[in-house]
Amino acid sequence: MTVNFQPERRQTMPRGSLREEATLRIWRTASALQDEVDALLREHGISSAQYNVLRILRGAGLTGLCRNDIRDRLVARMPDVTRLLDRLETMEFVRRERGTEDRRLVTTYLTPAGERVLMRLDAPVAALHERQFRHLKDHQVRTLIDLLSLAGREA
Amino acid sequence: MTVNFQPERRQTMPRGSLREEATLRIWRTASALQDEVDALLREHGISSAQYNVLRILRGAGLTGLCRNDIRDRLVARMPDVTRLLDRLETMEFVRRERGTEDRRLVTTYLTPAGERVLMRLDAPVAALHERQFRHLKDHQVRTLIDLLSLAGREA
DNA sequence: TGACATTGAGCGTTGAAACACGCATCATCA
DNA sequence: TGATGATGCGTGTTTCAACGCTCAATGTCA
Repeated sequence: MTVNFQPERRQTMPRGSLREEATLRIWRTASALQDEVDALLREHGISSAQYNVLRILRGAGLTGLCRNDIRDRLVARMPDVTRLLDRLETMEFVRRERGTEDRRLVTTYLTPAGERVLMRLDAPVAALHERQFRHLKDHQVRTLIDLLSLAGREA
Repeated sequence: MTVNFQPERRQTMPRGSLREEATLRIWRTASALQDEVDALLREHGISSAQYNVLRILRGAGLTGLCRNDIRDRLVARMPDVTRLLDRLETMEFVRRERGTEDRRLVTTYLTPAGERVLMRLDAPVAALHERQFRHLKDHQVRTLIDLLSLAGREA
C-alpha cells in the first residue's frame, strides 16, 4: 500500500535526458497507482490482471469473448491468458464454452459470481482513483491523457 | 516489442470516469514503453529490474549501496532484492561485501563488467526513449512530468 | 551486563509469468 | 476431396516474483 515514492530523489540519469526522466516518471507513477489498486484487489482475492479480464468481460456482455480478443484488450501485454482464465474459472467468476460453428474458438463469459465481485469493487476502485488524482483538476487530467496518448505512438 | 496499443479502442469503463481513463492510459503507456525497453535489454541478457539496479549502483559510485538503499531507489516496488542481486552477482556485474563496522550491512558495488554493460546500453536506451517521445515537444514532456508528479502524491 | 526490541539480510515455499511446443480445427486451392 | 498452411488454444517446463519466517548484528535501557 505504502509506496516508495520519494518526492524528489532523482533517479540517476547518465545522460540527464528530459525524455528519460519522463519515462521514469511514468513508470514510477504507474507502479505507485498499481500498488494501491493491488492492495485493494487483494482484499477481494483477485489480481489486477484478473480484475482487468473481468471488466473486459463485463463490457462484452452476453456475447462473451474468445481468448485472443481478451488478450488484445488487456491493459498490459500478457502471454498465457489461458492460465489466467483457468484461475478465474476455478474461482467460478468466468465460464468457458467451446464454439459450435468454429470449434477452435472458446468463448468466455462472466458468471453472476463474477458480476457480483465487480459490483462490490466498483465503488472502492472509483473512490481510489478519485483520491489518487485529487491534486489534478479535470482539464489537467485531460491534458495528461492527451500527452500520454502521444507517447509511444507509432504513426 | 510490438505492443497491443489500439489507438482508440476504449477500455470498458463502467462509470466512465475521467480519472479512471487516466489511470488506464498511464498503465497502457507504461506497459508499452516497458515492452520495448525489455526487448532491448533482453538482447543483452538482463531484465529491466536488473538494469535499474545497475544504474542505481553506477550512480552510487565507489561508495556502493546496501540492499535496502537499493530497494528504496528502485522505480517499481520490489521485495526480495536479495535474489535480484544474487543473479547479478552470478553474472559478475556486481560484487557484494559485508560491512566491517556494522556487520549487518552488505554493500553492493558495480564491477567493471557491470560498467561495460551499462556503457553498451547507454546509447541504444537513450535513442529508444527519444524515439518513444518523438511526437512530444520539450515543453509537452515537461508538462507531462509535472502532471504525473501530482498524481498519486500523498501530501 | 543482561534482557529485549529493532534493523538488515538471506532463505524456503508457493504461485504466477515467459516461452516454446503440440494438437485440433478451419480455410484455401488444386 | 485431399493436401497444405494458418489460426486458436492448451500444456510442460523453466524462471522469477511475493510473502513470511529465521537468523545475525546492533541499539537500548534497566
